[in-house]
Amino acid sequence: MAEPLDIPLRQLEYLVAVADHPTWSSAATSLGVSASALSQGLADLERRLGVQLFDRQGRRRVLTDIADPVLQHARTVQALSHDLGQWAERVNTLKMGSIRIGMLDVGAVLHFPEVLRVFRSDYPEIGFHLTVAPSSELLAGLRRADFDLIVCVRPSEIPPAISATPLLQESLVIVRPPGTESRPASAWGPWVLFPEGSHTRSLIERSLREHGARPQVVAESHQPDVLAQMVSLGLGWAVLPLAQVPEHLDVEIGESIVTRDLVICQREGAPQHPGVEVLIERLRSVTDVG
Amino acid sequence: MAEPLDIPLRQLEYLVAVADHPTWSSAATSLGVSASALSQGLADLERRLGVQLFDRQGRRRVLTDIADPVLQHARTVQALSHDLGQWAERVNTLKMGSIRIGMLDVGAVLHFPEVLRVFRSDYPEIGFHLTVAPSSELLAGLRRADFDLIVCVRPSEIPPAISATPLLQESLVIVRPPGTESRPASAWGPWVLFPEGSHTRSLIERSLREHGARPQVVAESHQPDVLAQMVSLGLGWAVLPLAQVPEHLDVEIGESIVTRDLVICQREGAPQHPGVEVLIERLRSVTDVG
DNA sequence: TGGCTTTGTTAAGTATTTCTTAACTAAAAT
DNA sequence: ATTTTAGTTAAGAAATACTTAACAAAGCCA
Repeated sequence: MAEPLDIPLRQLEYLVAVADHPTWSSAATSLGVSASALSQGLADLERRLGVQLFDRQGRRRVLTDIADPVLQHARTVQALSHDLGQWAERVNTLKMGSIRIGMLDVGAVLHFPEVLRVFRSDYPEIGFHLTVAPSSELLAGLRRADFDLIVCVRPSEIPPAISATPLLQESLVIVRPPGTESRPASAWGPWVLFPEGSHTRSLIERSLREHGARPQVVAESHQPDVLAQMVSLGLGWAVLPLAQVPEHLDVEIGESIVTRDLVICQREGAPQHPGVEVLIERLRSVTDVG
Repeated sequence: MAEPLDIPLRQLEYLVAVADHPTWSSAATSLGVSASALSQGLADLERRLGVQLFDRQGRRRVLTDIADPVLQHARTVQALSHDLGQWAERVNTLKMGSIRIGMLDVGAVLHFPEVLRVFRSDYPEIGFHLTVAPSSELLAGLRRADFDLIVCVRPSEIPPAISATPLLQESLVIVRPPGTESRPASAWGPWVLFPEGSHTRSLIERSLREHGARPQVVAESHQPDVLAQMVSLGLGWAVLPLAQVPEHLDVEIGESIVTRDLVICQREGAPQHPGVEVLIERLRSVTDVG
């Protein structure tokens, strides 16, 4: 029988801080405590768990592989605490607080601009902050409680304590430089794609490989319009949502080779801003109609 | 900017304890602390959140409605902490620990007895404990970290920090006393059903109402075989999974009027016993085949 | 009504935990 | 070799959380 195992929240914060900072000293100052406190706290955490969380590399300390579940736990608990704090603040000030939304570019400019605009005018007293960024950044931010809600591409692995509900499917088409003819997949490319690490990028690469194309990449950008521009300049081929290829641009549209799912992600098990539910409802109603 | 809001884990434990005990004193003794400590701790919690968590009813104190999100948060964090403790214990003892499974009766005796038996013989070194209980109890237990994994009827509301993945569908048929003829729904019954509060019961009641039957209930039991027995004795009609009506029993089988989903539920965002994943895999493979 | 018990709070002191400062070790940098 | 940087250890100070004890007030039982 392991008794409760009471780990101070503070020590979990320490762990997250050292994971997010290059050095323990900087982590300590970012927390506003002495390096000594940090050291002692983490030593104590290690002792309590009885698991080796840190290795030495020279005089630097790094997290062991086995520490990862603990780090995940720490992040989860920290995000939950943050949400509770927000909830409390909302409840006792009776002000509506604010909600922070993260969206993929297509979400903000293509699918849901009207929803966002109407929501703001319907609930002007709710503070509102929209961040547009790539899916991976959004997910990390959601996990850190930087956002209350995000719309992103469905990740292959959903992070712990995050829920994802489907919103819509997008198909991505091949975009070729002007004057290019259809040809066998082995002669496709070279490519201008989303950057390495982007989730859509890996979807595209997998699909290209399945079609027998060698994905030789000559340029990268997170911005679809930039990619389309490069294609029209003859720099290479792209794979983009059709709606994100500017109409006036001189390019050839090819076949659709990938579909990606846009999803709504939230933190699970946390008290929510009531406005978030309303917004989700509205986002989903858009895709029911379309 | 609300800064971190550091709430001691202990105070969350206090909150859960008073929610689960009739009186604060009994909660205090169950925690092994003085009533004074509990009182001070909860007063401090209330002060920190700035939200009124307790009302007075005579000399008794009761949770306010608004306290519920805090209670949910507390339960979530407590379950996560427990899981971390289990994980740590597994890691440093290198023993496989044990996994605690909860299942609905049909799961344990009808759909998955073979999976459970083979799993035990494949992994004899993993401690194994199976509890058979109604869905609502299983869900509450899962939330309290009494179980690592449960198989139950899909609840209408999934509790916070719990994930549910579908496993199979069961259809429930009307079971009539011997010699009863088919008749209009308004003349159905009276009924012997699962107890009030059971999730399957509410599914059944809803369906009966939709069919135009008045659900007059004359007997209740959690045990399907008991219900079937009562039907054969002419006490009333039942609605049961066909497979749970003993074959030798003298009853009439009617139409299927309800389907219920069996799901696997787990706590989200917690370090897991590796055996749990294996077991889930096997449970799902059974239903793929069947 | 008047005691008596039970429930919960408050006060004061004690114990525990967690911080800070300061002295120290060891790896990198100059 | 000297200095700088990263992290640890030691000792005392500060903050937290607990205990006991005294208290208030609601329910109980004549």
